[in-house]
Formats: sequence, C-alpha cells, structure tokens
Amino acid sequence: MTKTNVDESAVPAIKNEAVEVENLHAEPKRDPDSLDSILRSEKCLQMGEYPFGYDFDLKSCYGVLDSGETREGEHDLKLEVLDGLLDEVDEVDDIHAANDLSTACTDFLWDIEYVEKVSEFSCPPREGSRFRNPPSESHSPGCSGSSNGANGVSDTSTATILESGCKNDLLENVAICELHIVSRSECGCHLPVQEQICLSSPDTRNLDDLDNDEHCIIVNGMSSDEKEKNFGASISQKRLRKPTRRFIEEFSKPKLIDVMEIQNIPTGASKDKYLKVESCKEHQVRVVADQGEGPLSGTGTLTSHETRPRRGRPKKFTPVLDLLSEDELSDFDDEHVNLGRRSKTVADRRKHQRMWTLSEVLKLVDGVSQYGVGRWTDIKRLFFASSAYRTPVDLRDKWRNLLRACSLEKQKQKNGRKEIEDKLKHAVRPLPKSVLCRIRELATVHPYPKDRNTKLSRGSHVSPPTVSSTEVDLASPVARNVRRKKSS
DNA sequence: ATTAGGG
DNA sequence: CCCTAAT
Repeated sequence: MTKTNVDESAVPAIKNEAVEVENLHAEPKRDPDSLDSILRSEKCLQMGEYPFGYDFDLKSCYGVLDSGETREGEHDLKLEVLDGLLDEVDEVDDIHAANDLSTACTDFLWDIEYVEKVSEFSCPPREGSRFRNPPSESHSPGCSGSSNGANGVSDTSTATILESGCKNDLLENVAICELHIVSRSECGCHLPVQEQICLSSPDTRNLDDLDNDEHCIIVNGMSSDEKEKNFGASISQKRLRKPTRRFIEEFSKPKLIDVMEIQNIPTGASKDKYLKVESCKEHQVRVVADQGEGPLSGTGTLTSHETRPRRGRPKKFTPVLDLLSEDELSDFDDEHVNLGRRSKTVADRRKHQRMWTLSEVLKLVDGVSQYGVGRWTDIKRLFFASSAYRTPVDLRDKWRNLLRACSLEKQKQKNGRKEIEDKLKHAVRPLPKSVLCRIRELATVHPYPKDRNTKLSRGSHVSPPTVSSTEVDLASPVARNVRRKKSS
C-alpha cells in the first residue's frame, strides 16, 4: 500500500514539474491550444481533479518542450527575438518575473496538497482512483520507494542534503522530499543552474568580455540537446514540493563556488554562505525562511537574468499576498523570522555582487566622458538601459573604484613599491592600459567630487582644454556644462 | 528622486 | 555593494 501511495504522490509532482517547465520557457499568449490545455489541467490539478490523463499531460509538455522544430516553434522564436532585443529592453526580466508569479501561486496550493499527503502518508489512498499512472508512459525511474527515490538523485544532491544534517527520523520523508528539491535545482529548471553548465565551458575569457546580457543569450542558446536532457531529467525526478528560492540558493552554493574558483573569480562574500550553511545544520527548519532574498543567482555574478530588486528603491508594494512574487514572499517570511534579531550582517548586505565586465566599464567610461561625473542617472539611462541591475549608484561606485584603481596604478609608476605591486596583482581583473588611460584623462576633466580638492591642489593646475581623447572633445559641449563645481 | 559620502 | 544623509 505504501508503495502505491508513493507513486501517486510522485505523479502530481511530475505533472506540476512539467507545467512549470512550460511556464518557464514560454511566455504565455502563444499557441493557445496546448498552452491553454496545460494551464487548464494545472488548474484542475490544483483543485484535485485530473480530467486528463497523465499520459496527456506528459505528451503536451514534451510537445512544447520540443518546440524547436514542431509547430510550436513560435515560442522559441519569440524568445530569440527577445534575447536579441536585450540591449534595448528589459523584457526578459519581466518574463521571468511573470514566471515566478505564476509558479508561486501554484506552489502555495501545492504546499497544501503536500502537507495532506505527508500527514496521511501511512493511510491507504482514499482518492487513488484519480491518479493514473500508466506504466507505458512512466518516465520516473524508481518512484516506488524512498530508497529508490534517493538513488535516482545525483551525488551532489545527496551529499548536500546529508551535509545539511537531515538525520532526524521524523524528517525522513522531508529529507526525501528535499533530495528531490535539490535535484530539481540541478535539473535546469531555473536558468541560473543552466548557466552553471555554460560557465563550466572552457572559454572563460570570452565570458569575461561579454556583457552579462550576452550571458543571457548564451544560456538561452543552449543546444536543444542539452535542453532536452535537462528537462527530461527534471521531469523524471520525483518531486514533492518546490523549494523556495532561498533553499535552492543555499544548497547549490557550493557548486557555484566551485565554478567560480575554477574561473578564478573571487568568491567574495560567498564565503559567508558556507558559514551560513554550516549554521543551518542546527536549525534545519529555519533553512527555508532564514536565507537571503536572492534567487539562485546568489552572488549575481553568474546569473543570467538577475532580477535583483534593489532594496533602496522598493517598487510599489502589492498588498495582496497572492500577488507577491516569490522573492517578496520570502521577504515576507523573513519579516516574521527576523523580527527578533533585526541586525543584518555584512554578509547579508553584500550578497548580490555582479562582476563588472570590461564592456560595462567601457560603457561607463563613455558615459562619464559624455555626461561628466555626477549625472549617473543619465548615464544609466543612456548606456545601461538594458541592464536592470547597475543602478546609478552602482555606476558611481564603480567609477569611484576605477579612479581608485587608477591612482593605484599611478602610484606604482611613480614609486614601484612592493605593496602597490601586490595590490595590483591581486586586483580582480587588471584593467587594460587603454581603459586606465581613458579613465585617468576623464578623471582630470571631471574630477570626482571628493577628490576634487586634493587633485587640484596636488596637480597644481589641471589643463581642461588639453584633452587628447577624441570622444571627450566630442562630448565637451555637454560635458562642459556639467557639474563643474566652481572650486571656491 | 538623485546624489554624495561612508562603511 | 549597501546604507544614510543631504539636496
């Protein structure tokens, strides 16, 4: 009896999974036929009715997933177009946001269902007739028992969960569930995970030079083979409950760090994550609620679509809980969990870091040369319109850092001191000399507010009109009006 | 809402 | 990168 029961709980999981995959990759409004039926069936699923067979759902889902060459090519087409437009619009973010929204609601319902299942785990299925599990279509390997289920999972997942210390017998079922949760996170349902795959590809330099937008394209451009593989895997995994994004983030962290270290990308704040995970051993239950608000993106460095909502400027709040995105839901949880200890550690603050690519720096330099220092909003509008991350403040911060780097370089040239050499060596990504040059020139034309006095005093006289850089001259009409704080 | 400055 | 104060 127990056996059948497990099977049944697996079935809706699979269906749910499939639907989510669909949601993830097809922004609605195309192909009313299959999509509608899927959505409808999803709805029914939530209500506990299964008018369509398991068979049907799988087929339609696969059909959609294969959309590459079938009649549903429209989906891919649209995605491609979107990706192509990345430089102009931010729609991709919206898409993913939409997905989050749609899945969040489903998950809410699903959680309820899940609780039911667990609570009557040992009881014979009362509503068993609803679930059909045609052997012919069974894509789920070893769904017949808990141990089998665990075997179906990748080593990493298993290790991770063991690491998390799910030793409690009472939690055994939960543990199984979590195995699948984690495995799901590695199945490529979430784009960031897919990106890991991409990032492990050999050509690191290229990635570095690419814009993050371009990352996105790469990710979406994954060969259909890989896609199929991933989705196939995801569908075949039994999953009882979708993890919160925070959960995924925590437990996939080690992998991210591995990738980063291979690439020599400094992990920065990520180290804190380790500590956090460690501490979670003791408070398993808290794992879900107590994590940062970021999606699997983690240190945004590796993310493709990063929808990091900036804390400083919260967009309009939607009072209705059901309408909140998953991130916001997590935040909501956080509010309750954190009520007691509101203090935020440094680790919490610096969770989102996105490495500045060379092209971004160039854009920034261009922007400064055009607008001058201080009009960060304008620069953002003109040069970083496509990157939702990078707020004007970020630009300013980056510029500050660039200047710092330049001055460091200068010091090195002046007196080749060892300290400075070391500092430069440890610098994350030594900037090309040309860029450094431009920055230095701009620095003299548009001195950064704070350094203004020091620079002016030390450099005795700055010669404004003597700028060699061409684009600065081109932009000078604008730049000159800008923010020349009279040095009183 | 934007910017500067500090952490 | 985040936060806060000032504008």
